[in-house]
Amino acid sequence: MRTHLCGELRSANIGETVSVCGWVARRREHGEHLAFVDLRDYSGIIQCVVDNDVDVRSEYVLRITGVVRQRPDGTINDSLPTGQVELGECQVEVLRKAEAPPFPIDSRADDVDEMVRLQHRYLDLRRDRMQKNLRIRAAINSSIRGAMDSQGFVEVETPMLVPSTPEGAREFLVPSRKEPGSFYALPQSPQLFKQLLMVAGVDRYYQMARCLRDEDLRADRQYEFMQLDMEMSFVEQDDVLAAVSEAVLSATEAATGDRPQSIERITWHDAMERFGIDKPDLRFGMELVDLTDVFASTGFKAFAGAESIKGIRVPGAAGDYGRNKLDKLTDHAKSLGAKGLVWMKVVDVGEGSEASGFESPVAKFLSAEEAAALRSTMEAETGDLVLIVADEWMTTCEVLGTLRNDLGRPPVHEGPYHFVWVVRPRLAASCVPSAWDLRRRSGTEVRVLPEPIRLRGTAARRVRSRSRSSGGDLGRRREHP
RNA sequence: GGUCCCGUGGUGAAGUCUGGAGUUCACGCCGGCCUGUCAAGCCGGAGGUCGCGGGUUCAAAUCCCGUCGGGACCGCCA
Repeated sequence: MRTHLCGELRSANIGETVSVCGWVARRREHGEHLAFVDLRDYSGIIQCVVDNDVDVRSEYVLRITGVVRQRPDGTINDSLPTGQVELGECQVEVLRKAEAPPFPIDSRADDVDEMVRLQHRYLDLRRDRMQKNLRIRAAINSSIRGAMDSQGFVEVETPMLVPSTPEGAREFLVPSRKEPGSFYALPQSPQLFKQLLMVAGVDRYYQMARCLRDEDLRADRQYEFMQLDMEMSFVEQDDVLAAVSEAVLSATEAATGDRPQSIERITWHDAMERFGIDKPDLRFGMELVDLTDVFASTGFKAFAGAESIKGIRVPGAAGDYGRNKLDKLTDHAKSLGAKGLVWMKVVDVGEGSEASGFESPVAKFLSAEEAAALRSTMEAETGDLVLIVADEWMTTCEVLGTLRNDLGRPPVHEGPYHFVWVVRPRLAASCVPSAWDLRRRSGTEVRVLPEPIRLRGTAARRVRSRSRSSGGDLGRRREHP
C-alpha cells in the first residue's frame, strides 16, 4: 500500500515515484490551484503539493502517490528532516475522513488538560512526543532483556494472583469467585517466590516485573510500574554490580544513544562527606569542603569544639544574595536542624576592602591565618558565596547537602546522566550499640567493622540525578555469618 | 484520612477579590480571497445552562452553603 514512510524521504529519493500513508497534520491553501498538505506518520512529516480543489482536512487519513522532487530555491525548510524535498504530481486517496480534533495533534497539546487528552487517547498517542515515548520504552526493555540474556540470566515470570503478604505497601485485592469473602492480592513487588528459583538451582533469574501498589498518588507515582528484578547465586557484591551495570548502561544507550563508560562507585560515608546525602547528584560540583582542621584552634565560639565544620562554595553568587535572601537561607538551614549558618562573601583584598578578604558578620572573629586558610581550602575567588555549617557530623553534612541541591542542582531531566553506586551503607543511625536504630531490613548480611564499631551493610543503591533508581543487597545464605 | 488550588464556546487563558446585559484575548472550526507556504497571510462568520444544586440580592460567572470532577502537597509508598 505504501513504498516509503513519510519521515524517511530525502534528496536521495528525488525522481522516484512513491506512495505514503498517513494523517493530515496541516493544510495551507494558496489559491485556486495550489495547496500544501503535510502528511504525518510515526516517522515524521512530508510536504505534499496538491491542487486546492482536493477536499482534505486535518486528520483525514490519506494515501498519496507522487514524485519526490527538490524544493524550489528559498523554500527549503531546515526544521524538517524531509525539508529538502516535497511530493509533487500528487494523487490523493482519502482512506478515512475525520472530524476536527478537539485539541492540536502536536506539542501544543502538552498544555491541554490531561483528562481531555485521555478521553481522546488515540489522538494524544498520535502525537510525535507520545510516539517517541512508546518507542523509547520498547527499546529500553529490549536492551535490558538483551543484556540479561547475554549474561546467562533466565527470564521467569512469577504469579500475579497470590496470597497477601504482611509487609510493605497496600495491595490491590481481587475477589475470589470460588471462595466468596476471600481475596487474592496483586503483588506490590515481584520477589514473591523468587528465592525458590535460587534454591532450585536456576542460578540467575530476572524479570521485567509489574508492581502494583494501592497507595495514594503523587505527581511521579503511579498505581502500577515496572521493575527489573533479579537474583543471583554464588556471587560477591562485585558480580552483582557488574551484572546490573551492564543492564543500566545498555538501557541508557538505548534511550540516549550514548553509552556511559562505567558507573562509578562511592561509599556511603564518602557520599555524605562530599555531597551530604546518600543519593548524590553528580551532574554538578559544589562539593562539601571539610574545614574542621582550618578552625581547629579557633577563638570563634560558633566553630570552637564543633565535631564537624564544612563549607560549600557557590561560584559567583555573592551579588545575587542580599541580606534578605541570606536570612532566609539561614532560617532554612535552621529548619533542617543546624544551629546556624555562616555566610561569607568573597571580596577583593587590599585598598578600601575588607582586610580578611571576606564580607560577613563573623569576619571579624577570624584570625588572618584562618581567613587565608579558609580562602585557599575553599579555592574561593572574588564574587563567590561561601556557606559554612558547624555541628555534629551528620547534621553538618545533611544541611549542606540540602543547600547544595537547592542552590546548584540543574533541572531534573537535564543530562547527561551520571550514575553512581553507593555502597557500604550505614545500617544504624547511631554508633552507640544501645541506640542502634536499624535502617535497613534484617535480611542484609552485616559485617561489623572494628574501631570504632560501625555496622556496614553489603547493600548498594544506584543513583541517577539525585533519585534512587535501584537497590539491593547480599542476603544471609550461610549457616554462621 | 488531612490541607490547599482549579472548573468560563472545541482548546488555553483573562474576568471572580470590589455583584450590574455572556464581556475580552489567542488558537481551532465554517465561508470567502489568495500560485511557494511550512504552527502561512488577509476579510467575514458561527459557536457558551460560566461543572451541578440550593441560598442571599432588585440583580450572581462573581458572595454564602452543599455536591460532583480534576490537580498539588502531607500522611502513606518492602
